[in-house]
Formats: sequence, structure tokens, C-alpha cells
Amino acid sequence: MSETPDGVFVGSDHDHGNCVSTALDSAAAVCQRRGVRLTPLRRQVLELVWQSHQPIGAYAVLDALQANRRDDAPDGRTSAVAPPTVYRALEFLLGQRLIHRIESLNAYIGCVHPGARHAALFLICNGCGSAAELESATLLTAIDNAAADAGFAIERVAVEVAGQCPDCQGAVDVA
Amino acid sequence: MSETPDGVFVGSDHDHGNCVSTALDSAAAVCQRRGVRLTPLRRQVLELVWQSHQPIGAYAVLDALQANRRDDAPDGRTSAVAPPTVYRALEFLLGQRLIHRIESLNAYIGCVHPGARHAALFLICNGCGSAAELESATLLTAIDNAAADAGFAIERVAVEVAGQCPDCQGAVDVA
DNA sequence: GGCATAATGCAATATTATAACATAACATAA
DNA sequence: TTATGTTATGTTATAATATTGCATTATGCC
Repeated sequence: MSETPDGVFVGSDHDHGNCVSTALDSAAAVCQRRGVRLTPLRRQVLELVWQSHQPIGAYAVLDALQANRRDDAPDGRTSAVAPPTVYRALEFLLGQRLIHRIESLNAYIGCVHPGARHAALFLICNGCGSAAELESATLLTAIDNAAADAGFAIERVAVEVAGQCPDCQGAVDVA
Repeated sequence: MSETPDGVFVGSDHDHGNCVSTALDSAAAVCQRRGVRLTPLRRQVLELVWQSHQPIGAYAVLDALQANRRDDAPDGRTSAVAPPTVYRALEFLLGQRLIHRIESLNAYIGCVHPGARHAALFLICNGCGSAAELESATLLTAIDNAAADAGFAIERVAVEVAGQCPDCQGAVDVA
């Protein structure tokens, strides 16, 4: 089923390096337009989030960051990266709408509509751990209406649907 | 604005004791029907979750449980309640669909349709911390359709909308 | 350079959740 | 009735996630 390049789940066949660099470029553009700084650290965190191309936890980002630094250091000696370093970068990226947080996984994923204010629907596969970001006008209208009926002022929306992606539905789990 | 008894947010004016005991009764009925055991511990945890009538964290339940036990003990001496005790009870209640978990808060709340398999929409007030459980057929249809289009098999749905409830929208936050 | 602001480093700790194993309660049949 | 399997709870330790507070460094601007 990796021959469905137009499915909402990215297959193993897509041009990964390209999609990451595209994301970084548009993030840079968004930040420049807004007059906020996509510092090397923030850029690196964004890159790591995109590279995983799946929801990735803050501590996984932290580990990757640390590994990067070891590689960069001439002698391999580096001080440990501390959690706030990562959380602050993630917070910045969330604020600029460059990534999303998946609440039900305590994890983060690159946003496919970088910088835009929007409410996304996530399909999260319990099998392979991948996630797809969708937009549904009907869905958002339904949420808006429900909130309006209740006199509720919306600030943030999370729609997270867990289940099995097409590729994982056939798979039998080996005992 | 506490004179809107038919709003989706419960006011301070509703019959709290009654709504808790109703919830406990129907939980007992559900469990009996299913042949599962609503043990004293599980019942007590369910009661604590309902009593708060807001999303309540596992450790708050734990503290309340501990307080209860101190009250019950003749001499006030009791051993500490440990996290697994609470998490296991919560897990049971989730499994029987007697409570919901609010992912974005890491918290739990009584289910208003006890025992029924359903996908709920939560309006969560950032001002007062209360939450309202809604159903929206349109919303669920939209989610079903989006999933179907993607060939995705749904297992669990979380729709969490954060914002300001009617009562909190007027309120100015004091600096 | 000197200053203000923003960003990062760093240490400690808070909060949420689970693993692993021991014991107790309950159900049922020999 | 106790033997036995099963379910539930207790207990200890630890894992995973996240934040607070303060020190230091980088950046932009005059």
C-alpha cells in the first residue's frame, strides 16, 4: 500500500529531504514576515520535528538535539541539553503555528499550513504511529456552531482521531 | 449569568448531590448489566470525579481519596494511597465509559451518557476550568467522512475545544 | 561601547504515569 | 470446607513529561 502517494498519510516513498527543506524555507519566510527570529536553535528543533515526520515527543527532540551537538563538536564533548531549551523552542514554534501539539500523545508534529490560523483534524495511527493532518470545512462549521449555541468563545481546537491507517489495517500483529 | 440553568455549562445552582448520586446509581446499573464489579474503590473514585464536576487530575483524585480515608479511620492513621490505585480505577471507569479523559488537561470528568459508546465534544473553559460535554451529529458525521475518505479505521475520537464559557467572557482578569 | 531586550544555559523540581511484584478479596468447585 | 484460579488492591520504585527561577549570552539599537 505504499503506492498511494496521494493518500493523506505520507508513504516511505516521498521526497523526505525536500519536504523538510521546504518546511524550513516557508518557516523562515513566515518568521521574517512577522519580524520574529527563527534562531538556529529554533530552526534545528523545527527541522528535527519535521524529520521524524511523525508525532515526536519533547524528550526525543532533546535527545536528537544532543546527538547533533555531539556530532558538531570537534572532540565530541558537549554539555547536556536541558528540557527548557527544547520546550521553549517548541513553544515558539507553536506560537508561530509552525508545528502542532498532539495532546493525546504529548507529542509534536510539523504543520502543513505553516503560519496559518486554522483548526486541524489529526488522524493518528495506533499501528505505525504516523499522523495525518486534515482540514474539513464541515467539521469546523459543526464545531463553530456547537460553540456558538453554547455562547462559548473558541480559543483553541483539538480534534484527534486515533485508529488504524490504511497500511496498518491489513497487518496482523504477530504473537 | 448563573441564571441560565439550561445552558450546557452547569451553574452553581444545580442540585449537585443529586446529580452525583444519579451518576453513581446509573454506573452501578451499567456495571451490573455487564457483569463487571463497581467495587467500593472504583465507586469512590467515580464519586470523587463527579463531585468535582470539572475535569479533575489523577493526583487530585488521589489526594481526595487519601483525605476520605483519613476521615474514615478511627484514629486518623492510614497508609498513603499510591498512584496505581487511582490510575487503575480510572482506567476501569474509562473502559466502562463512565468517565472521559480530557487529553489536553490530563484530567478526567464524569460522562453524561454513562456506558454508551459515543464520541463527545468538550467545551473547556480556560477561565473557570469547567467543561461541558456535547454531542453533535454533524460533527461526528464530518469526522466519519474524513476518516472514510482516508481509508482510516476509527478507534477513538477526542474533540476538545478550549476557550471562554459564557460566564467568563465578561470577566476582566485582575492584574 | 553602553544599554535594553530577547534568547539560551543550567539546576532543581513539579507533575503525570507506569512497571513489577506482593498481598488480599472473591468465586467456584472438589 | 479448603483448594484453587482469578480479579482487585497494595506497595515500592521509577519513568516520562513539563515548569520555575535565575544566570549568562547574544542581538539590536543608540
